[in-house]
Amino acid sequence: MPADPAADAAPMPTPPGRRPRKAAPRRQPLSQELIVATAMRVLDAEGLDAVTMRRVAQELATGPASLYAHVANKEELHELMLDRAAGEIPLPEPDPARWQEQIKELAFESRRVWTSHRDLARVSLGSVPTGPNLLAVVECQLALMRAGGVPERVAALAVDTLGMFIDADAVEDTVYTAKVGPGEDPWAHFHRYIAELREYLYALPPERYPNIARMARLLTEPEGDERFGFGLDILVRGIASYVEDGPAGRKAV
Amino acid sequence: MPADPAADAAPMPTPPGRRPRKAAPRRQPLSQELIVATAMRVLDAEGLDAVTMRRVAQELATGPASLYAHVANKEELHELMLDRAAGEIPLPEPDPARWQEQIKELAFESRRVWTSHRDLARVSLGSVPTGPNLLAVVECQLALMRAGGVPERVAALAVDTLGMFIDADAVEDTVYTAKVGPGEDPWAHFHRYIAELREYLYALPPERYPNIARMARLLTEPEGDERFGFGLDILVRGIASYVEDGPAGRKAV
DNA sequence: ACCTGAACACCGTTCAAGT
DNA sequence: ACCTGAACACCGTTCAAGT
Repeated sequence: MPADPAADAAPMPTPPGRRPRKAAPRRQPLSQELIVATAMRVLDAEGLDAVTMRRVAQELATGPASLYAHVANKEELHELMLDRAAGEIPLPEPDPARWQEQIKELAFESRRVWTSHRDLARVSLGSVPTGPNLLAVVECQLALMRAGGVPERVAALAVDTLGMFIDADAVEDTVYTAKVGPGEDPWAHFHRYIAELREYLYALPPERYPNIARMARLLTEPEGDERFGFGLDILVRGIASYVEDGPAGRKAV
Repeated sequence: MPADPAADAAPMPTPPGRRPRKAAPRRQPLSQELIVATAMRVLDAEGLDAVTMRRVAQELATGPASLYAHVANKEELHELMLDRAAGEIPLPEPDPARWQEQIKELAFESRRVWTSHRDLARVSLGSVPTGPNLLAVVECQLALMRAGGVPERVAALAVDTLGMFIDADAVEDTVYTAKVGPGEDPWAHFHRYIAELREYLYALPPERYPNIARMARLLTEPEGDERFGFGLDILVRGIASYVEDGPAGRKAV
């Protein structure tokens, strides 16, 4: 065994000039900012279910009751986390000639950010965007579609549909990777599960489920990116079909 | 106060010929069937969060440990409930000339069944359909699209996208109606919330969110049916655009 | 004003013990 | 085989009390 002086050593007093790692790490007072940042650390390490009031409080070396001075309840904490993540989504300047590509790029970026924070997307599905960063994403989607000549009524509905699609896809992708320990690869479980599922579909009685049995491979094959791109393509095609002859004109696909 | 002999009376022994209401209601032994049926009763009365192992056990006048002989865990119980609900979705015989309408009708029926069981749709979003009734719905979707000449590859991807859309819309619709008591109207809370949301969007700084501020009414106006119909229309249009010239031919919109 | 300990009313799941 | 009581290790939230 290699000598690793840091591993499994008996607890040591804090050397002068260094700060202790976990206990009493708080010169700075409790704040919403600090609470949300800590909650994000727990999320990224262990998934959304681990982000409980008690767990976050423990990470801050205090009791759960202390959090309620800065956050209304667990639901608000989760929504604050979502809005903080939304701040990581890069927003393009609208280019009317490329509005369809820009909508798709924005959707891919949103999905990338959601899936990079474990199963955080679960929060998004059940909540209307009201935080500043989430509203900025919505504002950007609206601006892109308006620049492309999509009627206001259609754009308003399309924001909803696009958001549902992005969130639902991210949930689908991450729900099976959510509950693995901090050490393991979250995607390994996912692939094992897909393989088992395919076996199950193959074993189904073909007289009762002829199409499923025949298409078992196709139904379990496509990895996330392809499925997402396909659905997105359909949605943007559909939205574009409502474009009126207006300022920006149509765009050839 | 009107005389109501049933209310607030002291506990009475069970009259002869009648069965007691809650206590010891079990001549029939515990079974998965009975457990799922009981769980559905709790769901419809109080929402998915109320469907805990302990609550269902209590309803059956036993301890939570007793359920584990018939159901692996809470997750499996929830999925069994979902599959039972899926059995309420009426499945059409494929009529190749009407495949687009039939896909839309099936989607509307699925949504109707999901939303009729409180926030049960939340279970669907995070789980692949494996129960017999859910598989029958998927099989039907595939048969409809194949009858319409949709290529297998597209049909396989479209099942996923359609399912995500239906589930996500049902979740969006029901998440705010989930946690109201058994006596109250679940939709009253929803409408109050929408009104508050609109006020909030109107009050947003217009220089930072010009499109949202201008479209606040449009963004909060459409009730569920319209939004769902719009998204569905876009999706089916997109799917139909992949139809190859085949047995069933194309269909005029 | 901010923070806290302790308590209340819950959870899912396991396990040895019963019938 | 089926069921159970009791226990373990957790939850969110409230509230009176402290500083």
